[in-house]
Amino acid sequence: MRRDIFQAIADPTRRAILVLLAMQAMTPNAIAEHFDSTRQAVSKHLRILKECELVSQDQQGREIYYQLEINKMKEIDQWLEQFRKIWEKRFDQLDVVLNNLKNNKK
Amino acid sequence: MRRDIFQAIADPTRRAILVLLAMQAMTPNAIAEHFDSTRQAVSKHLRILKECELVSQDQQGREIYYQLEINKMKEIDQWLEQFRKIWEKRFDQLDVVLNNLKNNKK
DNA sequence: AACTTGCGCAACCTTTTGGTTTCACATATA
DNA sequence: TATATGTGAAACCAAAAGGTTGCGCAAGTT
Repeated sequence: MRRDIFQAIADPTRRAILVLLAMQAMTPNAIAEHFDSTRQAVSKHLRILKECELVSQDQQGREIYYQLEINKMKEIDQWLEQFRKIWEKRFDQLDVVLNNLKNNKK
Repeated sequence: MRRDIFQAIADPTRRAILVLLAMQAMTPNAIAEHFDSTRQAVSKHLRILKECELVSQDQQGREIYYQLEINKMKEIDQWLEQFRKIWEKRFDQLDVVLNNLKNNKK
């Protein structure tokens, strides 16, 4: 069973859940109200998100509040870093080109 | 057939291909040499990456060079933006706490 | 013209995914 | 205590994913 962050955010419903939880901690029932699928299906998604530590639980009585583990989201950001370097570099190169054009006008 | 960027980067092989192509454009055969699976399997991955425009083709004779479409990678970055706001905010709040601690020492 | 090379595609197969229904089990509430 | 509510887990199912093998075809090479 592959269970990493990238596989977790591959599913659009799970991404939507993460966005919801970014606003505030919520119970499975409350989350499920935002989707067409059953609470059990949402529960499955939550388990996957929990397993890769993108969310955590906070039991209050018989309710369980799920909250976003924002720090884990940074791991995606970290993976992107290697590509960000490239697009920033390309932007710098574009900058050089634009500067040359400007200087040639003088 | 779901075909979006997030589903594309869910597979570890495809992520590795993207990293490879970040260095330089490569042919399917050259890419396949870096993995255990067959060229055809790599070819399938490339088709998926191409379909969601994360890579593009450049035919040179009978060889096809695949290159990274770095701009498309930015879409992941854009999705992360909404979460980045949160972790930056939390960092600011931590900053406030630390400042208060420092001021109380005076 | 024959052969080699680089490639994509189709058929096929096994495993994974994402959903549902059903159930068990706590925790409130009457 | 009986009942309602919030939840996770198991069993099951259809669809999708990811791999392989076996083609066909165009582009070079002999």
